[in-house]
Amino acid sequence: MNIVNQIKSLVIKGLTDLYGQQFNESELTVSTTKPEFEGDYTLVLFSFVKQLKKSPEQLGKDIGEALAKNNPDFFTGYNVIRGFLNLTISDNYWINFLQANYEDEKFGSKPANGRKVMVEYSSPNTNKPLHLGHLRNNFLGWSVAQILKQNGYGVIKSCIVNDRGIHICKSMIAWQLFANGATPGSTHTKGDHFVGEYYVKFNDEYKRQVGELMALGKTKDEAEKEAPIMKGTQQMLLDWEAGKPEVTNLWKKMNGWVYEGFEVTYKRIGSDFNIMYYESDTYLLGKQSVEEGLAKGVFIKKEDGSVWADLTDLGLDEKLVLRKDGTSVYMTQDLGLAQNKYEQFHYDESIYVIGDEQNYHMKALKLILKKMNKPYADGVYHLSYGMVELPTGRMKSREGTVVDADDIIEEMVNVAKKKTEELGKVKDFTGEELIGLYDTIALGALKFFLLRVDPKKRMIFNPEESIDFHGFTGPFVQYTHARIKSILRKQSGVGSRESGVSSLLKLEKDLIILLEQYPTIIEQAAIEHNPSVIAIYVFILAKSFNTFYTEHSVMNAESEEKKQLRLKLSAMTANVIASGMGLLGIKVPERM
RNA sequence: GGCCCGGUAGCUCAGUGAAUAGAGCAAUUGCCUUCUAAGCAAUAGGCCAUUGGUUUGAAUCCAAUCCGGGUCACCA
Repeated sequence: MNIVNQIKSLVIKGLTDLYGQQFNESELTVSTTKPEFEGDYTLVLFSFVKQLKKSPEQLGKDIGEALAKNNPDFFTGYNVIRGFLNLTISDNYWINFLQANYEDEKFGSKPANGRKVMVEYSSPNTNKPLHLGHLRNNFLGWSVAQILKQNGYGVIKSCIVNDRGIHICKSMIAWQLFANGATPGSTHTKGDHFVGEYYVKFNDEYKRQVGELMALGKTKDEAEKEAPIMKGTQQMLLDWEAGKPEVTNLWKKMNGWVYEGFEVTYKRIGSDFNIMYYESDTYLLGKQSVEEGLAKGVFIKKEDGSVWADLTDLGLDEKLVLRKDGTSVYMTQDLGLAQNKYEQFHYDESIYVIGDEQNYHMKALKLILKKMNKPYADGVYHLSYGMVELPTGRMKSREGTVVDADDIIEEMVNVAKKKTEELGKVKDFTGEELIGLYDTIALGALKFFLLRVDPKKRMIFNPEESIDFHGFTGPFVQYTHARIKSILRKQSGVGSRESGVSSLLKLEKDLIILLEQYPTIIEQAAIEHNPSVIAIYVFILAKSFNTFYTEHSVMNAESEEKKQLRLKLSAMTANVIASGMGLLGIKVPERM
């Protein structure tokens, strides 16, 4: 049991003994004591002042005295200031805690709880390379999956690839028109970038044709409809659906190029999946769900044949689930895919990592599933995240302001390299070790930057400032880890016997108190589906260690016993940092 | 216009019912012959968008208003 719950249960017992009244844990507020007061944890007294008809001061005195008297090994002091009871926990408790956990690399992880969660993330389009927004999605999805695993859930990572549709045909048409048979190989271009270039070429040509038609007197609407390249694209989509071999072959070839490119990026950023879904397989799914919905009276068919879900009773609008020509829309596929996934895995929860522009769509999906009485409807959870914007506003592919994923990683690596060379601490590293270190630091900086902010908030990426390795950053935390490892190396490990110390200095205790909170933190991160909780924690922990480190020497501690204690404290801090960063998908180096 | 999300230091963000609202960056100033200075310490910076309400207690809950964003497609 964590310390807060221990305190709460002792307080509840104390209140019952003193006043014969029962209280619930949720009625108590226990938090760490503010640094300007004496004590470790604080009980807020106001909440039961009324019920017990005593002044806060009197209550605090009574409870404090009872707690100290009944648990002399646990509480070693208390004081009451205004409505707050500040409790001091015995140094022995903290020392024992450290002794019991310092070498547990799994500290904070929970045994399997038998619950199954699917996490769908990444969801790329095969017409252009990944950009900064995709990175936020990938890092979030991977991290949330990892956090849930650590909390005992069975996790299945999935990815739905948007591999068909009009946008893919655009790249294909442009390739036919302009490529002259060029390939990624012949141009030495990464496959996804290669295809992305043709998507851009399509848009340029389309714009040119529209302009030409408008110059001939057409309205904008007419010009957009009549532009030959757009007509060609629409025809191509029909041909694709009809399975015309020359179209499907080109489609396979170009998607293959994109997958080769994605593979490289995924490998580099550490994204992996247990199961891939392709829209080209799933886009026809869901029609059965539509039939089912119609039969159940959840959907309505209009005169033109289109099918709708009426959500107006829930404050939403009517939502189209099938076109009048009987073809699928986005929602049709999502209904089908949800059903499909559930039949395959029988998940308890299905998390969709998707941008917040789809809040409405995902809300509608969940409500429709509920109306259809699907057992998995309640388990649908939209992990909605905000857009990554530039200081100048939204990234727009048309304006070339999109921050490409591979480019930004490359830039980070270069900065990491430059910085590492300037500091000159790892001159003995082999070339391979150096490359590994640059990658660790660069990706650590990038992942930490994108994960440290609450997912649902949109965030601003300022290229000038965001590539920083100081302060609230990944490299700061990594550095602290390397620093500790350096001490441990020089001490050839930590002795396992008890340190024999009976009292703690303030900075030592501060660190242990933080370490004790780690399991609670990862539990909270799992409940909230929010990795930023861990990023913030791990930063505070590293900062706290650095303060301790500059104030007290480990190697030249006042006594051998103190040295043992501090070695354990250092070792446990390193373990928790490595574990927490691991949950964010960030490696920590032994040296940097 | 309806619905949803946000507004906290110059900038980027924590804090969602509790004590005098916190970090990082940027600014100013100290600290490397002692375990890694990618560090530590200090100074300065706030009408928590506005107004009203609930409460012993409000940045946090409620209502209204203002500002910014998203969405309301037979697009995905």
